[in-house]
Amino acid sequence: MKQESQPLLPATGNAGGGTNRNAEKYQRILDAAVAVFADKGFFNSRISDIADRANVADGTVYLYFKNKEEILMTAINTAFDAFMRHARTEVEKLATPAERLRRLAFLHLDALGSNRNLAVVFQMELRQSTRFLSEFSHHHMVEYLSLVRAAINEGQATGVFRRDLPEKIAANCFFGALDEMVTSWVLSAHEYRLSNVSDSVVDIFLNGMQSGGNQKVAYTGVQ
Amino acid sequence: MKQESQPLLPATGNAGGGTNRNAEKYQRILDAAVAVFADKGFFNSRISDIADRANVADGTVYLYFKNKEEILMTAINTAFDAFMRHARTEVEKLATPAERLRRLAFLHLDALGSNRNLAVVFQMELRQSTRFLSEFSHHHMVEYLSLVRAAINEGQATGVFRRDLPEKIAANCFFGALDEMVTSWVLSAHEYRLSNVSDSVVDIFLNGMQSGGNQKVAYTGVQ
DNA sequence: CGCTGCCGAATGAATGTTCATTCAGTTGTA
DNA sequence: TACAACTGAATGAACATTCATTCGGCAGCG
Repeated sequence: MKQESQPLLPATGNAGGGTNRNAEKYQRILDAAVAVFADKGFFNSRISDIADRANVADGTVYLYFKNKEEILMTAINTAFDAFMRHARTEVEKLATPAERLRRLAFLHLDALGSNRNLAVVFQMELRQSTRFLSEFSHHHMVEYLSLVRAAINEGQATGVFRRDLPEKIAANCFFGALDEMVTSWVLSAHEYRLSNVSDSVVDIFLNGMQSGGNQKVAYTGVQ
Repeated sequence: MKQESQPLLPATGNAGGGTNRNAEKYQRILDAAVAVFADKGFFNSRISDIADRANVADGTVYLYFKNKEEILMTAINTAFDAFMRHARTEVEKLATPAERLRRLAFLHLDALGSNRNLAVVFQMELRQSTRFLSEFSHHHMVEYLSLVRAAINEGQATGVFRRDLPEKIAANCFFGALDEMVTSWVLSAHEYRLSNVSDSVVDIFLNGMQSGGNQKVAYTGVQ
């Protein structure tokens, strides 16, 4: 019996069903599900796997969730909402676009880097079948990207960022680079702190790889 | 009945079974499978969907492929091998690391940009469950990334690229940015030529977003 | 306090469905 | 006729979901 629980999945209080149930059990099932999904993939996960891992009977799962898909949805939504709330608050505190991007990068990598199971689910399971989940996760995506785009936009407006590149493309590059760091970390056998690579990524994004340019922009080593 | 076939999936000649069969039918099944996988996702695709789309009987599929997973594997392997062969040849022709990266980026986006179904399969289906496919697709990944890393490495060795950033991280950023452009394109409702954004991505990667640096490195507008 | 009866959360065996896969039979060809 | 390719209905396994039953706890009562 391993420790399943980790941050990022705050108990929402009561279950989805209707009646109020045991909040601890609800959370236990959710955590177990994330662990099982991370391990075997959504479609290869059995409700009985989840129930076993949560130490409840199969039927009990249905007292808390409508079905398998709802469990995944709930896990993703809960985690994502918590992240976005946090990210917004943090970003508002900062004055310059560069600082904001730096902070976002750190928060992104730190959030997923602190919960490998959740990271696996986000990196792997979230991007299945074009229709179902992706329509849905696309909303999240857009919401997050708009934070990035806002920062880039502001930087372009004030002239600290180049204006000759489409903000959307730049934002996608930024996100894509971070996302790939997570994937790489998830698939890696090595143990390293994911958030440690955040500065390198931001650095490349802001300054590029080419020598002789405006290397080494001073940055306030946020957290 | 839509046009299924596109480039990138050269007929390997004969089927997996053993006896030699109709190569055209083999290809038809493969293309149909990619289309169905792209549409509904691997796990939601039925063999009968594939058979229907290929205009063959369910059983016929098994004359050409061992099972559903083998179809996916074959599609991915075939496409990937063709891409890698092409990419290697092209990259060898070029002298500087920057040119090589630029070319790789173009080829990457062009290959997936010319076959949306295949792109969907690569972006969505390929990254499922940590175990099965990803172990396998990780090999491909590494193979491709090593091309990128070689270019970056050389650039660092000759001093045209910064040496203060880990080559592996830089390569991941490069790949991640491109990868995200594909995902974004796949999910986008708009019709645009994916390979057109290749220059912007490479530009950010080489020169960064920050103003006042070494903007606008001349590049030979390859293809 | 001890007993009874009730409540509803929890259980897990039973159900029904959904396919992947097979194979007996058909078609087409040499 | 012999053989290969093909067909698609039949098979059976795998699972999601249901629901009749269990059982721990507690309110009410004597």
